[in-house]
Amino acid sequence: MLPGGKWGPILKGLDSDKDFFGFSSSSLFLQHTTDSHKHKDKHKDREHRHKEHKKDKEKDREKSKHSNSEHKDSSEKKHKEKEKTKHKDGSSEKHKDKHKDKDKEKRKEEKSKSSGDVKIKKEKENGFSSPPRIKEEQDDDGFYASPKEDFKPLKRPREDDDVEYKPKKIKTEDIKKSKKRKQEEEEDIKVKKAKSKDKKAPDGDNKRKKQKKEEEQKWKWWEEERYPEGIKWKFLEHKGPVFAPPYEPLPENVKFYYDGKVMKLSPKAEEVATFFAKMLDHEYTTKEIFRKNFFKDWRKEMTAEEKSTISNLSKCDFTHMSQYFKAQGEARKQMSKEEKQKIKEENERLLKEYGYCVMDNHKERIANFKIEPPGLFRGRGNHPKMGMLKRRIMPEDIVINCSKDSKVPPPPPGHKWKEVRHDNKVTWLVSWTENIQGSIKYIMLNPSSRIKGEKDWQKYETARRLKKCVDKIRNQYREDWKSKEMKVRQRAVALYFIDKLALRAGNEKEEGETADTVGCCSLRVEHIKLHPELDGQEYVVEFDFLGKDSIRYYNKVPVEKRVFKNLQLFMENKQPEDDLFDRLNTSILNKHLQDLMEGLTAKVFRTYNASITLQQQLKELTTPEDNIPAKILSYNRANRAVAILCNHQRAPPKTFEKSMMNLQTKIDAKKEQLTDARRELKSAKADAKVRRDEKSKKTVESKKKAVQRIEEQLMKLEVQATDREENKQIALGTSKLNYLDPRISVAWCKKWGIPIEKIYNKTQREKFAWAIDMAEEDYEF
DNA sequence: GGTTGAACTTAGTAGGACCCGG
DNA sequence: CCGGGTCCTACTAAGTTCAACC
Repeated sequence: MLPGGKWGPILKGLDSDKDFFGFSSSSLFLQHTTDSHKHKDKHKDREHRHKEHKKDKEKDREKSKHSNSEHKDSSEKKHKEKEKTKHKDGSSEKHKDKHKDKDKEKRKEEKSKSSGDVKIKKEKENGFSSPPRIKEEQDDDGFYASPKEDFKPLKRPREDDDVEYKPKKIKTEDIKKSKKRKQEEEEDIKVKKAKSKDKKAPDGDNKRKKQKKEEEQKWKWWEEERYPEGIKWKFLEHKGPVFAPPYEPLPENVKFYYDGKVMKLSPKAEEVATFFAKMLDHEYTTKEIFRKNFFKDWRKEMTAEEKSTISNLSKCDFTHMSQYFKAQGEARKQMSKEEKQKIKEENERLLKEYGYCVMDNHKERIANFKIEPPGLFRGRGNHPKMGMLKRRIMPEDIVINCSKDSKVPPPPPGHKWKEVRHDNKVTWLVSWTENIQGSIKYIMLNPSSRIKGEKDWQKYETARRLKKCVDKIRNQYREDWKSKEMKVRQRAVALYFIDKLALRAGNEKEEGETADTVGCCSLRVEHIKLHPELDGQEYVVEFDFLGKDSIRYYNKVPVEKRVFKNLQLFMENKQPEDDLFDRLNTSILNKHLQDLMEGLTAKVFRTYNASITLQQQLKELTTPEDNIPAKILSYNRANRAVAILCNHQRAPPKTFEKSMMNLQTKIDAKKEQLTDARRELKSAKADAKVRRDEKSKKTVESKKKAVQRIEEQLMKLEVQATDREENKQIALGTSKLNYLDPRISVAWCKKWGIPIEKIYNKTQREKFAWAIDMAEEDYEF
């Protein structure tokens, strides 16, 4: 039991009288998010009122930027002004310089690294041996994905080699497979067979390859010893990234008009123009910031003449271009099966060639082997940089990471990599610096890979360790509410929110660089309202802010009196745009958490509370007598409780209303059918009573069965309707993928005889293979 | 303690793949 | 077999964390 016993549905069932969010449990699934979405737009208007606000220290540092402190109505203007000043003072140059510096640093760092620690040995280490020799394969240049390119078969299929790499250890483990394991394999084979059916029938050679591949996929890395801290791999070889296809100029007959007159654009300017044209009917292109950013970046790509002519975006007419792209899209849809098949095959070829790497004797799937193509940046929410040109990434921007004794992927002909490094302290294969935020982007492995899976597993283990000491921590922070030190009090209240409401940590963000969103530590006074009494409840805090991805968090939460009083204290003498926790940031908070438990950080609470809620809810909601669909509904509801807790939202599907109506029609029809069937049963019964012969008895039986069948069908439909309605704007996927210990779900499936496929699709099963393999029905989070 | 950058996880969405009833 | 709808995947933005440096 928990101290205070006021932990809401995180720890209570749905039937508890007073739930977490302050409304009756029956409405738990709907209300929270429905409300949020309703107000989303309104909120967006408000969102930037305090955009320009910064902490005092920051103000001092950047006074020039903050000469204005007006709110709402002038925020647009402010943006413009800021952009102007930025450009005047040559911010783009600064930007470049910044990058240069970064590059230098990187190189420096790399030097020190490579001189010191990274020694890749060929001898056996940790049960692995590096491949003695790298196989020779013909490379096509791979600079871009061209469908025209000839298909060059690999000299030797990779699978063959991979099997050779396989350490003996694994083979022996394969022999002592459990029954369950075998079942799973059969599953896998089934799936594969089904798949290969729609494609070409595999020839004998292919089949053999497939089998070997399967063996490879069965690799149970979770039964092997882990690497020592910090070392991520011993051997890494890959083929480098796939670049975006080069720009293909528009046909002559597709015109661009400026000020009513046809104008032929230079290829560079034209390319950027097409990015805009493709988005023409998106509302983005009507937004002032978007247009301004776009136009500024577009002009940079123009020739001198173009620049002098094109001075006003409003005089640009992209409609012809836009029509052309729409027509092309149509044409693509109308393509024949053969053509579509061809494209599909080409994609598969690309995947086969570039989509995998070899890491420590195993072939592993890469998550994103394609370089992000150029385009216009689309930030989420009210992003100050929306519309900026995301430039094309060239080989010269690319850093390759692989082992020293691997075959380094060759750059496209006529090009060079920016750098090749051999850093086995990191997991990425390829990286480049993106030009919008100046941040680094990476190519990394798929979630099904050892390196990701291990980390994922570890994450849940940390959360389980938190379970053991969470009571202690909760007691601790309740004590801290009374502390004499302001900092400690703020820390304790913030932690309470993070724990109770599963808020994110909330790092500070550089203002003007991103949308104005907050998390716990960055909450501002304006984001909460205190109600000493609301709707019959005492000490209610009303939260209203935009979180990650500009998703609105709206919630009214009754809190303990001490918390309430503390909040009042924190808000004293502050402006709405001041930080609520002015003595706190994520680094202070996490340092404290680290002292409470090794490896504890703010986000562990989210994982912990999500997983424990799922487990709890599954226990509460699963009815043993229920059939499978009903049990799955229960699962979804448990999942939904977590999604609500974590505020995982989605836009209601565009077709929602319609499909809901369709479903209702079906239900109504089914109901009628049921009435009819019942009537028929009744008359059959009456008939049987009179006649008392075999035939009429049989009729009764069959009618009974019919009624039963229809009842079941109706049930199913109704379950479906409920499920869908409750799910309207809640996204289950995020929590399922990132917060819920998969072993809880696996155990639940085993306990109730639910096929795992009903809960996890193929990709998810691959990601959670470790959990599916190891969790038994008695698993406790 | 603050700042910054690198690395890695978490997030929603667009659009194509797929599926199912008529 | 077709059209409407759902599901899934790819994509990439937006967070968190940690370590280095000051």
